[in-house]
Amino acid sequence: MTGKDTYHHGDLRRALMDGALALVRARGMRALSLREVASQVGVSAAAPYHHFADKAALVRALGFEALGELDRRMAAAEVEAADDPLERLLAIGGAYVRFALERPEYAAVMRAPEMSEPAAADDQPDHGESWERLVGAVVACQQAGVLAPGDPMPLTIGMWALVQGLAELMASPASAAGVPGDPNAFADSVLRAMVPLTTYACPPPARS
Amino acid sequence: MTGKDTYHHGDLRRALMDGALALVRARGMRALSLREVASQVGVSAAAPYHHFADKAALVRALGFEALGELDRRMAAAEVEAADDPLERLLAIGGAYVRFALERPEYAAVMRAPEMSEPAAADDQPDHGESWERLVGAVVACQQAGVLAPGDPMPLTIGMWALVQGLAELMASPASAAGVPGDPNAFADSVLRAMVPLTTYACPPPARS
DNA sequence: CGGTGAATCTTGACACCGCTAACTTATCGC
DNA sequence: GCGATAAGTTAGCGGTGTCAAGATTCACCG
Repeated sequence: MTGKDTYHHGDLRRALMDGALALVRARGMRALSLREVASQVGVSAAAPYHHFADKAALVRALGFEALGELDRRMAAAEVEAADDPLERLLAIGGAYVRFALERPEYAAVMRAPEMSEPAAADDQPDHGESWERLVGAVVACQQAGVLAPGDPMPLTIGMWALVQGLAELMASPASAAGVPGDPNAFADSVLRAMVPLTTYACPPPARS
Repeated sequence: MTGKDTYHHGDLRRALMDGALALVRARGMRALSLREVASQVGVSAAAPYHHFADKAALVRALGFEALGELDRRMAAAEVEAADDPLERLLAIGGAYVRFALERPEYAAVMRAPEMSEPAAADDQPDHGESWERLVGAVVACQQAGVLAPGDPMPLTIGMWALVQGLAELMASPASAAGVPGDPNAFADSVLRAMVPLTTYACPPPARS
């Protein structure tokens, strides 16, 4: 589906998405312009409309791609983490923050206003599988007695909001001044400080 | 300073800001256009440039206004809360979430990309006094033994990120489906679930 | 192998946008 | 009253999203 419609250019759709990502990374979301992306790719200004309904559709496609990649990284971090529920939850949160810092263009595109508008009939509807993964990790912590029992939803929402807000804070140059040396270690320390550590004892992060 | 420069129109600066807020509230930040605001206020398209250097300056003025109002509400919530450090911290966080839900146009304008760009020589530089207030509330909790001692910065950043992300989550129509009846009660439950409620606390390594 | 149909890209144009320059008008200080 | 100056105007430039219509190229079938 929409994966291999490449005739003249090779793969214009992909090239446009890559060009848009590069532009967002270099000059921010506000400087994203269809015309500039098109001309940089070597194509006329109207060509993108054969692959995307409008500019918002491009942004949405990038946003869903970002969500997919995010979930991939969360899954990898989960299985790589130590065999401990809280450790896995922290690893998932850390993966989010790391992703947002490493690929700010994806982070920007994920929280673009186009992603929160009632025109998401294109691809996946909601936050994708990352959400289910987080819920699972929270429930595992509850079952292990490491997080307070009860409805996992408030905890999960809080966790999601925490990493989302944390990533945004650390990415913004205004607040980046307060972020010391290693962003990974910093994010980990914030996460650990925030999670209710009921029966937990604090081994070293075990990740880099 | 910039307060009462009103000759012809009455108070164009204020009218432009109000018009912009109304437009953002009605059709989102992406639909904010200087020309439309100007025409709706009843002046020509070039008039705003006698009050704002450019569109970004308008957005920044609105953003700083939002930060001011936010701090006002946080202060009110703090003094109204019970005489308990944790209760006050929760009240501050709840005020943030309530503000973002009640005035989404202010919330949108606070997190506009214009606020995170190196051109903030107009008004206040950073997050304003709200930040100091949060730090104070966190430190008070630590001194009362209600939050883990140590560097208050990770905790404060986490708290800020939590309410910021929570407000954004609850405001987005995609996730609003999962938010039950009373948003206030919901936000409070999330906050309470997330904050380390006990004095346990692993002595945090705090930082690297 | 030729030709038809559809997918792809181009040109050209429209309306809108941010922004500037030059001019006109109203207000204030003296 | 009378400059000086702030506040507003019109006209216009370059850029942007988007559409319609024509040209081009590929896929495929007879």
